[in-house]
Amino acid sequence: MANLEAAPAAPPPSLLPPRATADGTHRRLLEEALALFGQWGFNGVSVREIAKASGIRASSVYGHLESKEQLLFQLAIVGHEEHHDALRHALLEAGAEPVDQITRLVRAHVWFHATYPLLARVCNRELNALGPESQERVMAVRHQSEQLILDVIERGIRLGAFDVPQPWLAYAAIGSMGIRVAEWWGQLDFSVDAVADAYADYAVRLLVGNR
Amino acid sequence: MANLEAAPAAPPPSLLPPRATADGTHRRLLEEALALFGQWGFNGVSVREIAKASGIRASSVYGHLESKEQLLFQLAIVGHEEHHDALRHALLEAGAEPVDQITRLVRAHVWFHATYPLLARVCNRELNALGPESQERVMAVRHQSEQLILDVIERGIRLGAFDVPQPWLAYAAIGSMGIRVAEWWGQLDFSVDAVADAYADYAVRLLVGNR
DNA sequence: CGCCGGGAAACTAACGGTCGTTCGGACGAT
DNA sequence: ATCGTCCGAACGACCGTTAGTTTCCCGGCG
Repeated sequence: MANLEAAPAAPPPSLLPPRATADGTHRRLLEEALALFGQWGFNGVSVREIAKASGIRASSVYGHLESKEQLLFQLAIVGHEEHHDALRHALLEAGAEPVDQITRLVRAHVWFHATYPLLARVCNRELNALGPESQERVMAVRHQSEQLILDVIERGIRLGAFDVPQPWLAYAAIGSMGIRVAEWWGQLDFSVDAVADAYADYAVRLLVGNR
Repeated sequence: MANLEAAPAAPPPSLLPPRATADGTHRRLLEEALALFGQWGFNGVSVREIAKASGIRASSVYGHLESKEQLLFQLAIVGHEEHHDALRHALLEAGAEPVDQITRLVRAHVWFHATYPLLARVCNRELNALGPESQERVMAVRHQSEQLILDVIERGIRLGAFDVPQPWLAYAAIGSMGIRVAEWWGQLDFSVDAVADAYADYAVRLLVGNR
């Protein structure tokens, strides 16, 4: 089932999805900040380092942004929205069959974490460096994505297609598999499709059980 | 299969496993550092904050430790060794049956991440704040644990008990489920046994397939 | 064409504060 | 008297951010 058109497009050369509309120096700052935050964490990187990587001085950063935290916030929002959209579009192309729905959801979930691993890492570990209101804005998107997956699982159980006693635990397990892809991606050379196919299969096995 | 003796013991009140032999102020420092690192990350916490939480001044920390990084190193080593021992003992009590082996491994894996979630978090996100040689010492333990699980999966495939084409991907998926428990533990009130049982079941389903 | 004003974007310098760590001395128990 | 522990003070480096200035391009006008 490794088709060529299910995922939005071929892997882009950029660390950021096309959704990030910033251009010029602003874009450059976002990309370099992402690379550095992804490796060293938000608090492990200084504004001066981000600026140097972008070819400007630290003070010039503030002509494009209000603060270092805003840099993280923009990355987190872009990442979460891209992920949420990927899930929504996956569901849109699925039929009414729970197995098909979960297969496409997991494939999209894995696709995101393998295509934008640095962005996914930042989204998953640096959120509590955000102020409370920024954090809530991001978490709102996150909860929507969670609900998308949870709804499919619960409906599948109701229809008798899935057989798990605790839907949320199954959601957590399936979500975890994909999230962690962003941590090891690049160290081994699987293709996105190979991992997406395998994990979608795992998810179905997990939900359907040995019958 | 929620028995009372498979896991090493009842959940301890401490954030650190009994394996951490440090006592007095040293122990206090380790525990407070763990609590702070677990929430804010290594670079998000200052030595002065750790000292204040431990009831001493920053300068007094250096009568017990050589550096802030050593604090992280000791936590990382203790965490990885506790995890590795949990896996080894789980295998020791398992029979030759791959399903039994993977069940006990996953239960131990989940037990660790649910019992010491802060320690697990630090072990999983802060490792690259370590110097190269400290990092290698920790990764050596980590690779042993990985091999423990991978061996069981590969043997299970060879014996025909498991049916997965790429053992490493199955390992990554199963490992991920457990690791992420440390991230959400405490927000919902599952018992350790409930999660361990569910995830062990998921792992078996994932490996055995729908036959 | 040369000249000018304006605005964006970069620069240097510096602010107050915090960082990890060191030093020398004081205290209390052995 | 010695040792382990803690303290206050301080070190140099670096932090995020601001202020003021320079550079440069570009459109309008003589």
